[in-house]
This record gives sequence, C-alpha cells and structure tokens, in this order.
Amino acid sequence: MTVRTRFAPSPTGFLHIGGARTALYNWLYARKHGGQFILRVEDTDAARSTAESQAIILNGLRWLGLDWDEGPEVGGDHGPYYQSERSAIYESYLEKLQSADLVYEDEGALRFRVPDRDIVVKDVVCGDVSVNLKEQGSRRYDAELKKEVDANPDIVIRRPDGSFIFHFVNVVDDIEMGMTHVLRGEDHLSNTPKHMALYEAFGADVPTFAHIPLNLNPDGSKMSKRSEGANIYDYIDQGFLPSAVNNYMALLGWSSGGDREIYQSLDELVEDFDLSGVNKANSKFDIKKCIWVNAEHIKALDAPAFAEASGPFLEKAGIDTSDARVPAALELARERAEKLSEVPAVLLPIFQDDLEYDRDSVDKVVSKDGIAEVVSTLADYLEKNDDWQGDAIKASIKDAAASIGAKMGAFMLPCRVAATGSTAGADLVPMLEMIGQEKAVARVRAFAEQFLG
RNA sequence: GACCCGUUCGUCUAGCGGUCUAGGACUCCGCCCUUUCACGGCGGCAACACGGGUUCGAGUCCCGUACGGGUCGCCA
Repeated sequence: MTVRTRFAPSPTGFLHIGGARTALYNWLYARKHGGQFILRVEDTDAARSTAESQAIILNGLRWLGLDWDEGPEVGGDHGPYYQSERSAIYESYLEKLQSADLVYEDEGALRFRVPDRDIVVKDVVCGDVSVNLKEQGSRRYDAELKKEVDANPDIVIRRPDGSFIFHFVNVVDDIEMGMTHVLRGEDHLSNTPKHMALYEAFGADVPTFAHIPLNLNPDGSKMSKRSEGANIYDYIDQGFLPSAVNNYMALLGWSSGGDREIYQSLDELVEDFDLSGVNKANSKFDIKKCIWVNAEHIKALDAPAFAEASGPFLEKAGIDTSDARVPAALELARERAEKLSEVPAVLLPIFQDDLEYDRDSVDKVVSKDGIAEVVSTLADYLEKNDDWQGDAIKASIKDAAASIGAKMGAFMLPCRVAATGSTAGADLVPMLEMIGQEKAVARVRAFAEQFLG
C-alpha cells in the first residue's frame, strides 16, 4: 500500500511554525516511503478563508520546499481539496450514519452516537491509549463554573445551519482521500478516539496515527501567533534559509539517534527520518539554536547560492548587486552573518558613500594616547601607497607604525574605525582594498578632522 | 475537576538493564590562533523530578507522588 500523508491547515492568514513542522514531518514521511503528500485546505470558516490567507499557506510551504502531490493548484484524483467544496461528499457520509441509526437530532444539531466501550488508539509515538467515550463524555468541565457538569457524550457532527463539524469532515476527508498515516500534533491525541469511532461507524480502515509532541515557548506556554519564532514569514524576512528552518524544525522533537545537528537539505533529512526517532515529550523553542543552524547553512552555501539568497537584502539596503566588488565582499560577510539580514551591514562600509561612525567605537579609539599622530601618519602612508592591494596595503600600515616606533597592532583598530566606522566588521585589509585608496584615505583624514581636530 | 500524554545539563537531545565517574549540540565563560573583525581549535560550568518496588545490577522495567502539557465546544 502506498503511503499517503497530508497537511490540512485552516487558512487563518498565518503559517505557524508548529503547523509547518507538522507539514514537514508528513512530507518527510511520505518521501521516505515513496508515498504521496497531500495538501487539503480546511476552509470551512468562510470569514477567515480569503484568497490571501490561502496564499500565505501555499507560499509558505513552497518557500520551505514542501511540495504536495495533490491539492490546491496541483489537482489530483481525490479532490476537491477545499473542504468548502466537498459538501456533497459529507452529505453522503452522513446518510451512511443515518441509515445505520447512528445519528439523531438534538436542538437542530445532529449528534453521532458514540459506542459504549473502550477504544484503543495504537499510536506510533505514544503507544496504546485507551478511552471509553461514553464514560469520558458524560461529564465535561465548565470553565466558567469551574466544575464538572453533566454532558451528552454523543458528539455533534452537524450544526443546525447544516455546516459540519471538524471531527466529522476531517475523518471523512481522510477516508475519501485514502490517507494511510496521520501525523499531527499531540493536541489531537485526546480527540482520536472520537475519530476512530467514526472510522469504525463508516466501516473504514483506521489510518496509522502518530501524534507528535508540541513545540512550546521557552517558558513552557503554548506558542501563539505573537510568540517569537512563531510566524514562518518572519524567517523569510529576517534572512533565514529554508533549509535551515527545516533543519531546526525537524530536530525539535525528532532525532536520528546520533549526534548529527546539521542537515543541509530536505533530501538529507528524508534519508534519516523515521517515526521511531520522534520524541514523546514537548520541546521548547530556542531561537538562538535556530540562528546557529542558519549560520551553519550560510557557511555551507556555494558562492552563487549565497549571492542569490543575499540579493534581496542587499538591494533593500541600497547596494548595487551588479557591482563587481560584491562577490568578494560577500565572502567577507558570510562567516560573520548568522542571518542574511545581517549581510548588508557588513558590506555597507564598502559601498556606502557616507560613513556613520559608531559612537562607542570612536570613543574607544579617540581616548588613546598619541592617537592624533597615529591617524595622521596612517593617512600619509596609505596615501603614498602605489600598489593598492592586500599585501601592499598591509605593508603600508606596518610601515606607518614603524615610522613612529609603534606596533602594527596599535594601528589596526584606529584604521578600522576611521575607515569603516566601527570596531566590528569584516577582515580589514580586504575591506580597505574594496573601499579604494582615495576613499579610504579621505575617510581617515575626515576622521581626524571630525574627532581629533 | 475528570481523562490522556509526558519528565536526562538553562535549551535541543543520545541513552532502548551492566560499556554512564551519563555522551553530543546551542547558550555562557576561559585559553589558543589572528600585529584587525570573525571563523576555527581546545577547555570549563551544567542533568537522570521525588519516593517505593522488580533485579545480582535501573537513567533504562513497574507503581505512586509532584510538576508540566493536552483534551473535555454546535473552533479547526
């Protein structure tokens, strides 16, 4: 039997990291087993389900590289893939239940009679979970009264207005679409017995369930829309690589069993992915480690890929990406940019006309003894350099230092701050080379004038 | 409140009865490399929630307690 998994998001105008990870696990599982990954849009809430909010999901998945074999814009033999278009199917499944006398009306809504026996969920991750719906559903907790009250254990499957409830459509769709494996968040584990009761009532095979642990905030609370790291689009905006996000998401709740931390691509993840490596316990989201993973991915990028990925960020900062110095400048940036959004800051001192001096950096340099002489000597030697490239530039700085009996080290920091505006930055000599002699000398002199005059 | 799931360094995790004086990674700190900034290398801090069993032997199995999360909707 061919493996079929799915991701069934509700278009809310937001692609949550938790949802993306669920999609990733399903995608990985399908690819690992040569199966199909299906995308189904649970757009029963018409108000929230706009074309825009659907595009957010589709584009987010595309950015991650999680392509679907069937679904919106792709089609397939099990459509339609929008729940809003599947009413006829739901009606026919409702009739099955009705003809078996498993449904009755209650204040205009329809309820499904749950069986009075233990239902065992054989979960791949959580093990066997046994629940009696009749018993468990006969009482419910009233949040306002803060106590238990009597309840009807039979579950509502259709509202008085004719619209169907999640549990019902979810099961019907999974049956109709031939899902063999359902990997979803652990928050659905307690709902699964209900789903199984429905599968059995329909006489359908129950898929293999695997409930994956949740990703929580660092303080242990549930990740909401506003939680740091929750929105996939923040990763795009901040210059994360999709491969890095996949890498980090995969490792939050799953481990290959070894020490491997870096997976350069989805293919590498597919290679190692296995449900037996999925953890049972919830995990806390750590943006710092995610950033580290991203930095590793940036370092591993080949030059053209790095240039392409950085392009939008450079343009946004006003750097002309067609400038011949850009490729070399990018190599200076890659080992110090953990996110692509940090790349422009490294290159700006090279490409920007006006320099902004970092106050702290300036203070650090200006307070040194004999700094005026250091800077003016430096400017003189840089100016009389007649071979503006790496080694020769370095020699000029060295000679400048020697001329007043100082060490080269004493000249590097002043030179860095005067020419680039900050104590922090990329390798200095290549920077000077790209800045150009004329501009570099002018900057050093301007620095002297502005802060040492 | 009932039910369900879980509990190894601050965080992500390895560990599937003896090889654990518990390994790796992130973070933090120190040292080295670098006459600059980083990268890198080396080292350090730091954990089996607690209590009972089972066993010759338990981080690993069982029970209980505590704590955390989830579900109890005519939301998905």
